Amino acid sequence: MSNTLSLAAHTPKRNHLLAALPEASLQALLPFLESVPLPLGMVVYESGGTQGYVYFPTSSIVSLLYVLADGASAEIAVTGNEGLVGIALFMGGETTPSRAVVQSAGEGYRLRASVLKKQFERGGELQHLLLRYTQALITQMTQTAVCNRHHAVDQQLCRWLLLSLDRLPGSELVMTQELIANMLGVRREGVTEAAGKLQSEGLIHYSRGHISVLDRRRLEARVCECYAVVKKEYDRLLPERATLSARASS
Amino acid sequence: MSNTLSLAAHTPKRNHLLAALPEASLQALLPFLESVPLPLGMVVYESGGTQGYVYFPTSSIVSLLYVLADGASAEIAVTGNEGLVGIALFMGGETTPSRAVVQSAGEGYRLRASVLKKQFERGGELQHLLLRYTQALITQMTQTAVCNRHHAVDQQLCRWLLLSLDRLPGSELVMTQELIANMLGVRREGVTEAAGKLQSEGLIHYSRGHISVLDRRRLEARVCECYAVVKKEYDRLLPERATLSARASS
DNA sequence: CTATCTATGTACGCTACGGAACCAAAGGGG
DNA sequence: CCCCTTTGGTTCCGTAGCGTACATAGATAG
Repeated sequence: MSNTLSLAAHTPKRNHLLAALPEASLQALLPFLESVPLPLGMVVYESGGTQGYVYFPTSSIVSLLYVLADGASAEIAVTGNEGLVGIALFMGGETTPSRAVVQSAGEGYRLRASVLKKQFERGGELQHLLLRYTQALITQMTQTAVCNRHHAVDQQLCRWLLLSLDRLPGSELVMTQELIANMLGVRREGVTEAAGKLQSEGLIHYSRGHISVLDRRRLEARVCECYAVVKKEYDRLLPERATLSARASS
Repeated sequence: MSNTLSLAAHTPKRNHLLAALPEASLQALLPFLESVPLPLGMVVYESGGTQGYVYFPTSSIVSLLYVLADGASAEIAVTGNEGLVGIALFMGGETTPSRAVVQSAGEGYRLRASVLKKQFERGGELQHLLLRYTQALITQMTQTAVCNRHHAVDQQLCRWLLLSLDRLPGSELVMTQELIANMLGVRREGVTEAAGKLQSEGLIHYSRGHISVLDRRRLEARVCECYAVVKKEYDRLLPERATLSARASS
């Protein structure tokens, strides 16, 4: 199999977690990895539901969100090609009280729960990698909690844009303000206002469901500290990912 | 060794995680468990610091909190005799960007990081238990994020009181409103107002750093759904704990 | 090329909470 | 027993974000 990462070809190695596996571990999983499309809005897991597969996004983004009894919702974390959806499987709980929804359409791979569990139980590098990933995810979740408590909507929007951007190629997001509002757990009008500010400052441009980041630098200057904390933890815990990203963008 | 859990004696089994271990695993750890006092305000871990020990609280509560650059803070999760402080150790990250502070003075056991890591690497029930605990903790963190986003201070106070109460014997907390405000990440005045409401409704009584819960039922009726979600996950993932708690309160 | 839908803009009043300042009472140490 | 610290109560004002309602303008289908 080729080792070159063509941007066009859909290969498991486009998921950084899979790419970071030792060759032997990856070979053990390869026969069971199924390429799957992940269309916008697809509910990958329902809250409390049984999880038959874990998903490794390659060109898509999956949001973990919690939906309250009254219908209000809040994003807990976001997963893209740096990670996997379904940690509850190897953590031993099988399910979680949150929902996983495709937030940006694309591709991914899925793997039967039983296969991953078996490999995980063997310990070794695969287990270590998944646990480090889980810790990075935990950091994202906790930082979301802090950000929800203390930061204003426009800063949260910056954080959200940057986190999403880090998980996609290019600098455009296909995403309505309504959906962003659901993720951030705020009113759509709040997002409109915040996005309006960012646009008038020349940081982004948007129109009917398409958002382009024009000036990433200044976006990073405007975001709250939460973004950097999360990014730093991902880079620290999953150094392979940082290397891959650097390679991809060069 | 005796199987009776005297309330007076300080034994490792007063920590539910330790108590839930198979006898063989516990025996392997026992020689390394050191009883330690955990005084109010003690910083068990500093953000980003190296963690030489993991802590198993028995009669104390330890809060995980994140402190922002501007000094504002927010509690991420709370750990008592149902768990342990220091998951980053076996998750592989060694440290986390959050701080662990003793929120309610008491006792606990500590264990050298290296000892726990070695036992964890062996896999088996100890590993499964710790991972299930971690998943429960994750649920607490995510629910905190959601609660921060959507619920009013008085509901959050109810949640906080109940979570704390579940981790302590009796129905009294030694805790100033100022400290609670730090944990919830709100102003002290906000806590005063919320606590005032609860007191005038006859749910709690407080005076100068002592809070007694007078009517737990009604407190549970007044709390937001977040409390139940978290409690249910802990009971589901750590059934041993539920059994122990029931035994203790009978 | 029009009808319609969907995404976005705007405006108004309302409330919860933040910031700041200050007071009052409880309790502990000298 | 008294001062002083700690804890909690109260007030005033500013504002971010909510709920609601409604207006416009790209997109899309026919």
